[in-house]
Amino acid sequence: MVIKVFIVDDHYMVLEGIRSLLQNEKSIEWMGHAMNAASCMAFLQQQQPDVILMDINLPDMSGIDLCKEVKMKYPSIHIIGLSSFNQQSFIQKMLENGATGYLLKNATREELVYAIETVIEGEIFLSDEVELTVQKNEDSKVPIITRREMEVLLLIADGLTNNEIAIKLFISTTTVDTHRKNLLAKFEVKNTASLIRMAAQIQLIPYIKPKN
Amino acid sequence: MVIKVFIVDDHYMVLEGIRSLLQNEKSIEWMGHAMNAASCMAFLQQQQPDVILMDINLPDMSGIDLCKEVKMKYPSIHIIGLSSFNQQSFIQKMLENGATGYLLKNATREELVYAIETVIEGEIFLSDEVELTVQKNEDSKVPIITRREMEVLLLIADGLTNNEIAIKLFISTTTVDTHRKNLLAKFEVKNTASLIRMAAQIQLIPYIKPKN
DNA sequence: AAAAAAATCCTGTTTTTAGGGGATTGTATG
DNA sequence: CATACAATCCCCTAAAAACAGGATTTTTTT
Repeated sequence: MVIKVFIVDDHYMVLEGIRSLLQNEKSIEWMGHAMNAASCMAFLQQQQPDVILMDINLPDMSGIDLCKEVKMKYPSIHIIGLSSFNQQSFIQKMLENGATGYLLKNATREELVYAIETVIEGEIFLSDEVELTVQKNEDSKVPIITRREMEVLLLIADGLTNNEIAIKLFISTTTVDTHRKNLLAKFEVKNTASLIRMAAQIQLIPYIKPKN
Repeated sequence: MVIKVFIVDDHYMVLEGIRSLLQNEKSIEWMGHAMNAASCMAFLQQQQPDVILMDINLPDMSGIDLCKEVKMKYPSIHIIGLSSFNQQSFIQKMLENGATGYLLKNATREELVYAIETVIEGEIFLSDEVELTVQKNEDSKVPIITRREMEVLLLIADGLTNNEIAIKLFISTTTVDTHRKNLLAKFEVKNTASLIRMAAQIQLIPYIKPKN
């Protein structure tokens, strides 16, 4: 039985690399690729692969969200997250959204092939490095914050004061203050600086250009 | 004349992709690759390529620093920065350190070949997207901060108060406050939240695990 | 329907930052 | 050798955030 594989990644070099690595694998069939979430979904309407290798950074949507969407519509497809970042936050979210594998971009051909074969068996594949990260941080999960707390966090990151945030959200300043306190507690930090640093590092805060 | 090219990148998939893309180019010779800064320097002691494609994220040293080092010892080698990030801060630092090209990992074969040919001519190559970024932000350079300001910035990011920083650096609290004010001014922001966000995003603040 | 979680609001106090002014001493660099 | 820049220090005021300890009302989830 040949395993049909589809790749979603917006980097030509990586696409080309994976194709080259899988070229001589007789048990694996390269079905094609997509360079963004939209064309991935379009492709899936026509045909379904057994395994999708999915980059977590895509131009139109995060691979994390795309993973959820694909799994919702096509639960039988196995998804392997693909990233250069060995970060707890990414790995965790990807697995929560239905991925059963997580591969770093420095994976060797052997790892790549083994990963595909493993998820097809219904098992979970994490590369060694990734596994280490997950184990090490097993009890230090990414904080679970509510929708409202997220809104407040983003506005804090934008440099707004509690008062300004209150006006923007049509709530009282004291409410904003409460959300802020809860954020500090959940992140286990004691001031805004640490809060924003952590949030930025686990990619909770979207990138904005320095100024233009 | 054949152009000798060497690649420094720690991702197999990217290495393999570039090799595959350059395979049929008769005018380009693949000399080999290194997966970290140390083995790159070791290789250069034996032989020198005409062009190095250099990832800016390496395990042992940043490509930005490696670029400087290579250019110092081997000024005639042309260096093209390689990254998935189209970020002013990276591009700027890479060019400051002697690179004459900057390529995104979503570059096509044509772009890749053209980039190599361009830098060999002694000209600067930036992919279109990158060029746009540079132009757009031409006046909003990455702030130039002093050594001491950097120290203070990192301690602020670590969650220390002015007072705690003062004790740690054996200086007065008012001095720390002055540095802090200067940081806010240089980043053109009005509070710590924005400061840390910007600093984290232009990679001034090193990544630390959420906690372990 | 009950319990849990989220969102809202309050009153205080203390600590820390931000904003406005300075000023002095080195150390580079033109 | 002047002058720019970095690093150090000071005062004062106002604003904002952190800390403590509540409470009520919606939503969700069980």
